[in-house]
Amino acid sequence: MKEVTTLKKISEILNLSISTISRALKDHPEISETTKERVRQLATKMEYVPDANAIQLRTNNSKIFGLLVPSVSYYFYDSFIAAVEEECTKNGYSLLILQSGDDPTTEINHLKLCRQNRITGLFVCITPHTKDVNPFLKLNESGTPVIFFDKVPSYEACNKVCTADVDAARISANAILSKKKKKVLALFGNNHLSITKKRLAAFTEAFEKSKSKPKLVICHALDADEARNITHENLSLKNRPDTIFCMSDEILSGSMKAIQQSGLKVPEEVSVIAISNGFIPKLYYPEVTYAETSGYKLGKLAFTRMMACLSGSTFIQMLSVESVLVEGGSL
Amino acid sequence: MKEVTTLKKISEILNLSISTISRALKDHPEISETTKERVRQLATKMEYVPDANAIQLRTNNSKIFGLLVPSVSYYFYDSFIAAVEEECTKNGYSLLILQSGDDPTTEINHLKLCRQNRITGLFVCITPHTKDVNPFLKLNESGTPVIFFDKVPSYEACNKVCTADVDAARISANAILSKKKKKVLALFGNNHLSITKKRLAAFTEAFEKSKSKPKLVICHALDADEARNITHENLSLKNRPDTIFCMSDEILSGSMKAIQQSGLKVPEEVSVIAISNGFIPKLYYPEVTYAETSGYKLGKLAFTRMMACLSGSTFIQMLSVESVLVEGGSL
DNA sequence: ATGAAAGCGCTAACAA
DNA sequence: TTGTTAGCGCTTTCAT
Repeated sequence: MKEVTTLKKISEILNLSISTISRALKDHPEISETTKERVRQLATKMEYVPDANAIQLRTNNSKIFGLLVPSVSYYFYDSFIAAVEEECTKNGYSLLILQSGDDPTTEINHLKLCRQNRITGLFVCITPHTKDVNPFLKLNESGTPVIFFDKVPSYEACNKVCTADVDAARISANAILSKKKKKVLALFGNNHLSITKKRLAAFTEAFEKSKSKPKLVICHALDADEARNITHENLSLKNRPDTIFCMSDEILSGSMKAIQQSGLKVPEEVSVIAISNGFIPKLYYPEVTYAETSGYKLGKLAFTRMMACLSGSTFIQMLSVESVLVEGGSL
Repeated sequence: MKEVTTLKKISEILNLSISTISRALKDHPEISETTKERVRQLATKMEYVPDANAIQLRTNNSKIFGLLVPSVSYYFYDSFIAAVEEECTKNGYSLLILQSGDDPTTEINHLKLCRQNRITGLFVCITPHTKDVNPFLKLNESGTPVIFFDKVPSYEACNKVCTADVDAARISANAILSKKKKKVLALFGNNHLSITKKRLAAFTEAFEKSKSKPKLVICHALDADEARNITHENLSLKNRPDTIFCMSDEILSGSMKAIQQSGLKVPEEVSVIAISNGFIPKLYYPEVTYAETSGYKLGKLAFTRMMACLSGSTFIQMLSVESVLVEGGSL
């Protein structure tokens, strides 16, 4: 059934040794031009494709990266993946993509799968419930670079690339402060996550530093529905907020539903600003103003870091892509 | 640097042959329980992980599927991918994900990459510009099942799984017709794509069959912005449409912007209905009513078909997931 | 119950 | 310029 062309088959037809075929195909200088040509022609005709498994086995060089995310279909990761995949293709690598589903057991199984496939390096966004990052650190120490991205462990000595949480939160806060708002509803996510803590701290700090002090109401929502409910309640108050800040796309999507439901005019009656990857904010009219945390850019950065590690850079560091304010018209 | 545990290393330490180790680890009946236990213990301690490449080389069974899409970060594909990846994990397979970027050259390169990796089977959504599907058909004939999904070639004798385009369009049309609307603006995509043709044909056919005949305005938009402009123009007319149909998520996202801009009340002043994967419609208030074409369900179906092919089912067919109407409140 | 040996497809050092 | 050989890690047939 499955008949594939191998060097051996070509060599038998051409009455040459396997190594000659191998060399001819890699344009080795010691092979005569005539032989090369004959080999190339037949190889093309027989649709020869080298066996990546055999090459890996022989050379111990796999040309495959692993990528472990909670889910591929989630606001941010898809653009991260797109960026990494682009770079992989550009650099002759393949990508083994695995979803943890936010389950630490699956995560560890997937890690094993990566090891089985003898991947060259691993990009990983750990789940919020991952307690033990040692298996990842071990892999890194044993010579397979591990780049943590987005949700990274607090452990110092590892490669981390993150969105500029502090920057993005500060930019958002300052954008609000510059507009002389009276009352701000700030919606944050799960308070156990470091990303929430960082954004919250930077956001409140900016408010405290400022001279003008709008009233600030801080709430936490675990998902879009909760964000929607909280927004709905607040917009129903007699002194409703004139500005809503959402720390993530998920929260923004919930909050926007409540805003649309309220019938209030954006930005005349209520302003909106978010931290986002950019896709969700552009779905509304007016487009939502946001501090960008680009998954795509982060993916490019992660790849660059990976290549540096492979070239021997052992300098371990925390890198981040800077955030910029993208004006939409909602503030 | 990269030190990995192999059967050989274990065998040397235990003073046993490699084959004994191999057998012990697979719980072969002819190995004594004591030996098995010793081997298992050491293997665990040394973190032995079998080399997938060596196994593939030896057994000619790779346990890797290829997945080729235009882009991972696009409305529909991410959920398809999520479904396929879930099933892969459940069944002990890995997934090699590749993006064509809608470029046929990249597509062909990626196909080669899949062959290099000796994948077990391939899921592929061809680009709109793919003229020659022969390389895929050849792969299929040579024993590696190829499942086309979503954008499938018109060629008959191959495995295809699709969303129920005709169903979804008919369901949408009938939902509109049952509401006694007066004037419908129907927005379709690129008219060169078979998906557009199918949906358009089924949609108009349903209208023609019906007794009540609302005025029907059909437009084509190549992207979200164009959909937005067309919607904007139509809503500015003196006799504006009371209903807008969008054949895809991309078109819906553009159209919704214009609707929000108009300030018209949904569904009181203007109704909306779309064909969608479900994510975008749920971002608005009220949620948009849509005929579901689920990427996730399609992924599950594609995987089932793949497994059937691997079990020897050579019965080649076109499968599709049925569409259902999901009521949002916008109609 | 265990071992020896061949071989999957490929590369590379060494020979000729 | 080309061929021979060994070996990457593993499975499996055939001994013992």
